Amino acid sequence: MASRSDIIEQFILKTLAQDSFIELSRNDLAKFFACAPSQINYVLNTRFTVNNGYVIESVRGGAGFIKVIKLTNNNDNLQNLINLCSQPLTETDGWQILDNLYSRKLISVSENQMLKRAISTKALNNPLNMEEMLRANILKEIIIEIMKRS
Amino acid sequence: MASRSDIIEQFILKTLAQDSFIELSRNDLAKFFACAPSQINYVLNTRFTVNNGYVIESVRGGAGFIKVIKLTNNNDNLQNLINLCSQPLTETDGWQILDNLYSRKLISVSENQMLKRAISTKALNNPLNMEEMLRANILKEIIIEIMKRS
DNA sequence: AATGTTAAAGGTCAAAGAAAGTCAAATTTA
DNA sequence: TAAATTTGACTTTCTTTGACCTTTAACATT
Repeated sequence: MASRSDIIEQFILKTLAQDSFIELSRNDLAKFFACAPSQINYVLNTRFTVNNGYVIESVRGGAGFIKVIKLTNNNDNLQNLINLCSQPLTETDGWQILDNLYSRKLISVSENQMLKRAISTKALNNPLNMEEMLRANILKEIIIEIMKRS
Repeated sequence: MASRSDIIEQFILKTLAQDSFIELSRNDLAKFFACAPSQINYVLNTRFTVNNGYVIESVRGGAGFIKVIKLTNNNDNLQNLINLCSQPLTETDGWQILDNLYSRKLISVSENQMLKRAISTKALNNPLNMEEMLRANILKEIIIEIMKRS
């Protein structure tokens, strides 16, 4: 049950697996996946963000293209991620950063899942400034994740 | 006499008997049982709770679904810890729970360290109810912990 | 060679569509 | 009558589509 956007994402990830960047033709990709060209933008904007560890560059006009660049540990480092964390982050932002850490093999699958729960809206959504209740909620989510392990 | 909710519960339990999780379409299930879609939520909320050993995850929009996950690692000890987390916990309380999980080999040393930072007073101490800033702070602590790794 | 024109890219944004979530009123059951 | 169930109106999130906008290389004209 994957949406077309999911499939396009997988395609790009697979193509990108080998190299640190790829150049694609938006129109060709759209034709290949039988979708509107703007859906390619949608996929890039929602799944290949800086938080996720990617940068998009593009050139318009004849012979134009879209370049998807993977931010690796070489041209980027954890300090950048730390800096991202100096501003408010939505749940999606936070989860993307965790996915980013996972794709760099800095955290494991289960750590990723656990930490996603730890910073989920569910864990943090509290009426007032109740540090201790927040802590309890976060721990609860972490334990639930542990209980999912077989 | 079994209510329709009971029957839906049985259906899910039966489907779940084989695997540790299932993904279902709320709309399809509702059609199948000739009920309002929200009744599916009712069944899940009343019968597939954490205390009963289940977690629900879901995705909205096109290609959306509801995932029912069996908590395979479900025992009295963990349920007790979960229950402890229904009340406010000091930093010391929280760290003790993490140490507890570590002593039972449920989390690794580095996970323990990372999570202690995640729920530290430093990470959670914030003036107002700012979910996103809290999330950023927690992530920052987690990344700092990762940066300590050699 | 410089300049104007055009077709071929890609970009933006908002509306429509496709799920699932929430909540409270109405109803049924024990 | 109190609790459990059922229903449906309204909301939120994610995806898909299409109309309209901007940029640029290639080509034509002078």
